[in-house]
Amino acid sequence: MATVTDKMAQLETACREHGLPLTVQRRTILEVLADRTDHPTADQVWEAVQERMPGVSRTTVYRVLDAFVRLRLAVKAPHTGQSVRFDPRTERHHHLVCVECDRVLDLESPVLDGIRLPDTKRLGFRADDFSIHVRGVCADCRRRNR
Amino acid sequence: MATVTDKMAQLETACREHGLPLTVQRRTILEVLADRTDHPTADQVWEAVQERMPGVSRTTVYRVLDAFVRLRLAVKAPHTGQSVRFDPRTERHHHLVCVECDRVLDLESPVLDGIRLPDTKRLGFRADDFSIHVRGVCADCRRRNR
DNA sequence: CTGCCTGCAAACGATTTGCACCAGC
DNA sequence: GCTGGTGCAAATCGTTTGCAGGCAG
Repeated sequence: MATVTDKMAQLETACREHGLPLTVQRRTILEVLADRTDHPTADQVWEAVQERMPGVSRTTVYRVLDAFVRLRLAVKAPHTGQSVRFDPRTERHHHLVCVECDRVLDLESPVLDGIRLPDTKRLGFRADDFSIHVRGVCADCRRRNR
Repeated sequence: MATVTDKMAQLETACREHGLPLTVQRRTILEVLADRTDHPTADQVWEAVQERMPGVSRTTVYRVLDAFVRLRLAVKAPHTGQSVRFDPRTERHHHLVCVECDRVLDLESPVLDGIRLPDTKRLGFRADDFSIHVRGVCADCRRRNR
């Protein structure tokens, strides 16, 4: 699993390759995102960024997160709600999604990683990767339900 | 796979059990949704409903779709964008998601349906069901790319 | 210097809410 | 008739865009 340091190195490389400036905002936003495993929305990232660097605008956070996705430093995580969620982990992994509170937890499983997908070429679809989306109820919600 | 007729029967039963009125709007919206396999947004459902029954308000479509989810006549489908998508299929099935146009296609596979999930109890998570989310590029986008 | 980036404010798209009226049972 | 449903307009939430000035290379 990539560390925050690894991620920063990836950012430097990506910016250099694409001739893009390496701004302090991009550094800070990536530090915040790389640190989290809860698949935050752009607004949640913005809130966390405020603590380290007050004054960064929401707009910048939205734009920078979008740039991270294009540069493959992050991906948009599957969710069932109305705000886009970002995930700094670009390797294959899976998700436990709480249907009550919408929390998204990572699920590690080499067995699931190795699943062979059925052929989708007859549908004309080129499959690049996959992830498993497990629906259920998280520990906190189960406790709260009692 | 449930037919439109099956779905209507489910709606009647669900309304009776919960003591809820069976309105023409609910019938119409369910007819429209049950007919589609493209995981439409609420707005897309509203557009289609307009053709059969002009005058139904967006608000009603949003509220009714929400009710369908509570009554388990539909589910919210995993997606990576910013509008909620609805799926009339409540049985286990999987999705092919185009990263270029956001289209969502159903993927049938008894083999995938039978996958044994790893134990998530040690995380305190109660797993109820799962689906596989395949990322890639659909036939139309591949054609368009050339 | 020059181009891309940032912040601000306004626009936009998706969804929810308050309220008065209407329709199933 | 009573209860919950519907439509409308306004409010709210999440996100994007246009523009003027600022900073990295």
